[in-house]
Formats: sequence, C-alpha cells, structure tokens
Amino acid sequence: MLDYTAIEKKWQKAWREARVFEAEPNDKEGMLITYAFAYVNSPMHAGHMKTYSLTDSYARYMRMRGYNVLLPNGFHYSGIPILAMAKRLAAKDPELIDDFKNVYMVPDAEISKMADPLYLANYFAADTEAGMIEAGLGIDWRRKFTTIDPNFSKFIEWQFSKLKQLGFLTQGTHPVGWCTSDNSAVGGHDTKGGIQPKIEEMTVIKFKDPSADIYFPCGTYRPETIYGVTNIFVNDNATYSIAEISGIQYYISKEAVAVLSNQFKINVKGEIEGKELLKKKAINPLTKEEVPVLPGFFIKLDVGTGVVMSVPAHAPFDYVALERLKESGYPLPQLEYKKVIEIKGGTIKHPEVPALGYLKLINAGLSIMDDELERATKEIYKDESHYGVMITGKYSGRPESEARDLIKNDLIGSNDAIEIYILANEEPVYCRDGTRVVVKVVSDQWFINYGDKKWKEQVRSALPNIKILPDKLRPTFEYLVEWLDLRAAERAHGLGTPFPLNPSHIIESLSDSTIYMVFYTFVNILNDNKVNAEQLKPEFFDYVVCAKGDPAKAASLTGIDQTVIQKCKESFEYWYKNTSNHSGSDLINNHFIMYIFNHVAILDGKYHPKQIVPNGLLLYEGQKMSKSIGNTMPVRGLITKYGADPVRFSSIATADLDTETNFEESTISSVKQKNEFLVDTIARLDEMSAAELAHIDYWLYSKLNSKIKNATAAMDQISFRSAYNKVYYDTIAELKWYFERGGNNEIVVRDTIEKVTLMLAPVMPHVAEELWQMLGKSTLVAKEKWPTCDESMISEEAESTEQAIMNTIDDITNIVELTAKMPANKGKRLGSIKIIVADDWKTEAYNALAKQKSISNVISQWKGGDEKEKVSKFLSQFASKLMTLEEAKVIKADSMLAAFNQAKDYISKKFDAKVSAELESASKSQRASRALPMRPSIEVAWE
RNA sequence: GCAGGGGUGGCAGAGCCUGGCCAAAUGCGACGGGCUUAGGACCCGUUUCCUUUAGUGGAUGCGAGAGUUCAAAUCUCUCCCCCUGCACCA
Repeated sequence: MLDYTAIEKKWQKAWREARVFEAEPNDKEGMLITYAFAYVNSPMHAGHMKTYSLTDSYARYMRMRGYNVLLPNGFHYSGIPILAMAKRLAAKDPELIDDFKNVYMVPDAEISKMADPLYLANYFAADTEAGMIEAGLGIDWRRKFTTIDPNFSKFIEWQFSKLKQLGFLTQGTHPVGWCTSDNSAVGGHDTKGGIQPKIEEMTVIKFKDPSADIYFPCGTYRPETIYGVTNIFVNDNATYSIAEISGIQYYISKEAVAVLSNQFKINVKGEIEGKELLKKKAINPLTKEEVPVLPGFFIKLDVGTGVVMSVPAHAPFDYVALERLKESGYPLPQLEYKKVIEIKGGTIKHPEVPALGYLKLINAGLSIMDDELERATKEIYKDESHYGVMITGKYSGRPESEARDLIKNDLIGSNDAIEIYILANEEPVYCRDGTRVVVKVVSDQWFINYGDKKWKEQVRSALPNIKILPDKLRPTFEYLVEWLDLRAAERAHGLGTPFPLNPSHIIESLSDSTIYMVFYTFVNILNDNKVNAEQLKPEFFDYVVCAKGDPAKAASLTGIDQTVIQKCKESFEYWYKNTSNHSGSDLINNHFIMYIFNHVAILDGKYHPKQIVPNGLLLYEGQKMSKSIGNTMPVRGLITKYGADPVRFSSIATADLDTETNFEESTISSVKQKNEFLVDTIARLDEMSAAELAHIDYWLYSKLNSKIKNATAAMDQISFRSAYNKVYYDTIAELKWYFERGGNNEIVVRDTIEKVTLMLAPVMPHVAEELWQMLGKSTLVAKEKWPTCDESMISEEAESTEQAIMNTIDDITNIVELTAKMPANKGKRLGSIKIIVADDWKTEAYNALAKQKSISNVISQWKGGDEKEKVSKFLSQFASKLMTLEEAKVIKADSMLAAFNQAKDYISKKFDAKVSAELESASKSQRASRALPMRPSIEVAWE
C-alpha cells in the first residue's frame, strides 16, 4: 500500500533539493503562470486549493511540454477583513473564537496574539504556505512577497502614478453605502447578515408652497405620474424641518434631513409641525394646479424626504390613504383620480382606476395590510413599466418607461426637480456595529475611471488577443468591459499601500492586485541585491517595466547597480512575454476584468495578458462550502487524512474548467484503489516477458497512443476531466481487459505504465514520482517530457477488431442463454462454439451500399457477374434501413480471423467450451451465410 | 429588472457547434450472481416498457409545445424553470 504521507515528504524534499521549481530565464520559451494570490485572514480551504492545484497542475503540464515555467506565490494582506477579524478577536467575539478553535484548528496560545492584525496575517500566511508545500504545489518560493512589503508598495505607488499620468484617476462624488459611526463606506460583507446595500436614485419634485418661498419635495420613482397628482401627503404626527439646500428651502422630515445630510449640505432654518403643513397648498410645477396637503398614514419619515405626491389612480397606497380619509370623515375637497397611463393590448386588463383594480379592493376592503399594498404597488409598477403608454401630457403616446426619463430630465432641467439617493433594500441595513447604513455622497474621492472611453477602446481591441479558457466566458468578458465604470481607488481604513494622492488613505485592496504579477518577475533580484524601498523610485520601474528612460540615469538616481536594473528588465521581459492567469470564476467581474484594464493601460502590447483561466467552484459532497453548513474544510486536514494526490485528483480531475467540482470521499477511495492497481501492475512486470506483438498488444498500443493524442488536446484546454477520464480511468480499464484477454507482453505493459505515469504527473505528482522510481527510473518525473503520440501505433483496425471480438462475446452470451432454454438442449452442456468470419466481398458490398443507398446501383456496378445474385440476396436484408447505414471499417477477413484465433483461448475459458474460428467461404456451417462485416456468425453446439 | 450560463436516465455528468453507428459515454448508486469464514475490494450481468425457445422486433424517450427533415437530445421558433453576477468588496 502506498504510504501517502511518506511519499509526499520524500518527493517534496527531492524537488526542493533539485530546485525544480526555481525558474530563471533561459533559452527555452518561458511561461509565467499565476493564480490570484491568497488573502490570508483564514487558513486555506479546499475551495482555494482547487484553484491553486489546478494552476499547479497546468504549470507542471506546461513544464513537461517543454516550457520554462514559473509559478510564484504572494500573499494578499490589503484591505479591511484582516483588520476587522483582529478587531473582533480583540473584542473576544465568541463566535469567531469558536471558528478559530474548531474549524481553523488554531491553538489557544496563538488566538490571543491575533488581536494584532499583522500577527494574524503572518500566522495564516505561514499556515497557507505550509499547506501549499504539503499539497505539492511547485512554487518558486524565492519570489514570495506580501502586499504590505515596502518594496511592493513602491511598485503599487508607481502603478498609480502611471494611472494618474494617463488621466485614468479622477476625483469626484459618488454615492456609497455608509456607516456614520465608522465614517467609512460599507459593502455587503461589512453589514449584519452580509446584506449588500442597494442604492437607487429617486426623483424629488418641487411643489411650491404658494404662501411662502418654500417647497414640498416629493420623492418618487415615477415622475411621469405627475399628471395624475391630486394632493401632497405628509405625516401629520411628525415634525418637519425647513431645510435649505443650495439656496432653496424645503419642508423635509427631521429624520430625512439626518439621512440626506450625507448627500447634501443642508442648513436647517426652522421647524414646522406636520399638522401645520396640512393647512397649506402646493403647486404642481408641471400643470400649475394647486393641490391640497393631506395626512398620509404610510409616510415613512426616514425614507426619501418624508413628503410624497399622491397619484391615487396609479398608486395603491395613495388610493387607500384617500379612501380611508374619506371614510373617516376628513374634509376632503373634490379629487379627480386621473388615469394618465394606459395598457393597451396584451393579456393584462387595465381598469379605469388601475390602483383599485390591482388592489382587488372589492374583497379586501380598506383595512388591507401594508405588505399587500406593497405587493400591489410592485405589480402595477411592473405592468405599467412594461406595457404602459402615456395618455396625457407632452409625451402622450410614448411608452411609460421612456416617458419616465424624459419627464425626469425635463423637470431637472427646469429646476423643478432634483435627484437624491436612497437605500432601496426592503429591510433596513445595519453595519456590523449596529449603526443604520445610509447613503453618502462622497466628495473628493479618487476613482479609477474604468469608464474612460479611450481606455475602454484599448481594452476592446486587446480582448480578442487574450485567450479565455473556457472560451464560452468571452461574452461575459465583453459585457464586463462595457459595464466597468468608476471604481473607488482609496479607502480610509485597512492594510495596504498609502494612496499617493491622499496618503492618509490606503489604496483600495482589489486595485493593488491588478498588475502585481509583474513584481514576481524581479522581486527575487531585488531581494538578492538588498534593494530597499527608498531606492525604488519611479525611474526604476519606468525603465524595467516600460523600457522608458535611461538605465545609467536610473542607476544613479536610485543607487541600484545598473547591472541589477538591467537584470530586472530582462527578467520581466522574458517572463511577461507569455503569461497565464488563473482564478476562481467568482473573480471574473472584479479581479480579472481589472487585471485586463490595468495591463492594457500600463504595459506595452507585447506584455498584455495572453491567457486567463477562470475555474468553477468546488462543492463538498454535493454542497456549497459554507461556514453555516460547517464544511469549510481547511485543506491541510484533508491532506493529512487522505493524502495530497488523492485530494488534488478529486478536486480538479473530476470536472472540466467551467463546471463545479464535487469533492467526494468516494472519489478519494476509488483513486487510491486505482493507484494500487498501477503499483501492482509494476510489481508484476517481472513475471512478464517480451514477445512478438500480437493483436491484443497492438490494441493496447493503439489505445495508449490515441489516448496520448486526445489527452494532450484536452490538457491544452485545461479540460482535466476529459483528459484524466482517458489517461486514468480508461487506461486502467483497458489494462484490466488486456490482462483478462491474456495479454502479457512486458514491453507493451511497461511502455503503457511509463507513459501513463508521465501523464499523471501534473495532477498526482507525488504518486507519479513514486511509480517512476518503481519503474526503475532515476530521474524526476517533474523534469520529464510529456509523452508524444506515436501515430504509427494508432490502429483503427486493431481497435475495431477488438471491438468486434467484444461484440461477438456479447452475442455468444446471448445465444448461449437463449439456446440453453430450448427443450432439445435440456440437460446438455455447451460443447463447442464456432465463429464464422464474413468474406471480404460482404464488407465491400455493404460499404458500397452504405455510400450509395441503393441496392440496384450496387448490384449493377458489381464486377463479378455470376455473384450478383449472392450479393443482392445479402444486401436485401438492409433494404428497410438504407438511410441509417454507416460504412463499416474495412478489415480483411484474414486478419479478423487471425485475431479470433488468438482470442480462442480466452473465449474458450470464458464459456467453458471448445472454440474454433473459420472463414465463411471455408465453412460448411448452415449458419455461415449469416456472417456480417464486423459481426461474425456464431454456431453453438450442445452435447 | 438587466446580462451571461444552463435544464439529458435513481444521482453526477458527456453528447448538442459538424442531425443518422444514441435507449444515449463515463462514474456513482441499486439489484442479481461469482469470489470470500464474513465484510471490504475485485469480477460478471441487469438497471424505460413490451416482445423474442439463435444473437430480435417494437413503443415511449433527453424541461414543455410547435416547426424543418426521409431522419432531431442535436437545427428553428414560442413558453416554463434553474444557476451566477449586478460593484467600491475579498
């Protein structure tokens, strides 16, 4: 039995000592293969491992294909999560401490030190590195760095100075989810329950109070319904502020003022009770109608402005509110529920008062619950947006969805409306510390302007030259190129590189990870020559990465030896000519797309991305890995339990790139058994001997070589499942069949095992080394060549012949079963089996028919005149299925017969009967004429 | 809502571009048998239904429906359903 732990240690040591993975430029073609580096706020789990081992396997494959491959690894420290985690540990968060103890298996003594974020990050970086080594990743560890290393920071500063020079950094305002206690932007993972704050624009239409120079700011998603406004609703139990924004005064609820002050500079001039507002009127800015102000039961004070316009014909809330007022005897003036949108055609009935229709008020009555009202509102909104047409106003006849924007823009243009942002989540969103998240318009914020037209154009033209595996993701990338827009480039908190234009902030953590692969190409040279951060002035990177400037000048400016600078440049240019970048497919819409943009912006066309490889995620026993299910297996535990190679194989060789892999224990045990079979087979080689090749040997050789060909093509596409189905599962099944059939040729078996071992090496590197050694080799598989296909040994004839033998054995099984039931054969035993191989003319006639689809044509062109009758009799059996006939492999009857003669022993043993084979023309059997091409006739005798 | 990717047998998952050898690879599971003290492993067979006392013939069938074709899992159209992403966050 293979002792996985022992062989892993043994071969990892051997690789290290032979410096197999320490790559330097040489005269071979280079290839820099990278994966999105690890973010080290927790141990590496099986999901990360999938990407890493997939990338490693690809790197090993390309190395075997003759490339000088570099696979480096860095650690991502940037951003908030490490900081946040340390903070939670410092606060002794029991849930997190439990995870650290029981899921991450961190010793108690370490946990207490992890209140220091750097300690935490270093701990998990070391843990991840150890895990990567245990998994057999072939990494050049000399090039390791973290994103807070001073030298790396200099590189990132330089990157941003380039972006600035190119005009791709812009400063501006932008709405973000915001926590007022932290004073920082919040994304989904900063909130309770991980809810993504949803920011939406809302139009605020100004209805003037004719008695004062103050406006009612009516928040609405549907400005086009302004033609149907009957009144204004306010909350009569609340206090409103008289708030000045940009010199204009509004009635805004106090609560809304607090929220909106994150978006506007607001001066509160005074207060007024909601009740007082009811005495006022308001002027519709578009129709100039004067409408009353009424109490609205549903007015939420912290949403929008706390003031809305009422459109009872189209808004269920407004309708219900007015009807309830009417019922309660509130003194209402005459109001016209004016329909302004019509749905024509289609299957949707559009009632005269749409809001009423959608409410089905007939049954529900006015006591309808708010959530039902909410639902009715959504329905009517959806239907009218889809199918509605304006029947009033300037844009009468236009679809509502178009009119909405037109009217909004008109109102804004005439200063009758402004836009605000609101948090549109159904439930309020809270920051982790419990503060309610609001929308803030951040000003003077630096952005990377991925929306820049010229930049986009460059990316557009670069994209077709980038190979995307699998290629079906290309439309996604094309879409994302257009979609990507302004992205905040700085943040107030977190680890990382200070933002050069605002050093109190740090560079946003995904933005420092877009061209870092460049740094791998010379970081070891900087380390070896003790280059420090002060020396890494922009001129250094300009020359090394962009071939700009003068090396002598750069040397004197930086104090770095000119030969060192030159070496860095050569190394960069060597490795960056050919690259492949890998990551989980979840990073497509940020990391990958930003990777492309930044490369295109900063690097010369020669060094643009060459290949990007997003891979599907990993399921664990059919389930998504998640902490709540408790199956986020730290990968080191899996390796200890199952062995690195079985884990690698199960995670990456059971699915092609674009599909999710299902990691299952059953795969692990099946892999281990198959490995044992290979070990046993090698042990049995001693009992075999070399001999002249027989049919079954040719068959195995043919299978082997066509497999090499197919597997190589699959490997080139990183379709590991397809490749290893053939290389591993099929080979083992074929070897078993080969032995079953009596195959015993040492040369053939050895050759097969050797080549299969080589092909296993990328995915199961340790086992492959072990097998290689068992085969008596003294070299490292990791440094061997990938096998090449010997086309001359691919024999369709051998494969088809063997297929015919297999089919014939099936047929014999059937016949024996059926004839055994015949009364005449009761009590008898199977005596002999006669196999009668079809004559050559049958194949010829059959194939002519398959081609021409006409019996008469074939007959009329038949050469041997006197045989025409025989031929037509033979062909007539196919008359009813002419269209479906396919040409059969042409195999000479003699060689078919020879193969059957060689298979006689096996068939005889299998059926426990005498077996003979003969040609149709030489047979005296009555059943002889039944022989078909590829399907001999069979005669069994019971005695 | 918008965009992209999908829906195949008990399950997972090929095939679809380039229509016919597809009742549909392969793996798992289940069932029957062999081997074994037993279990595991391994080997053989079965795994839509009907029919067949010589290796057969037929029906249904790849989300639903319609169409093109001598022929459709595969091409076209309509519909239904599922997954992923929609950002300032690793």
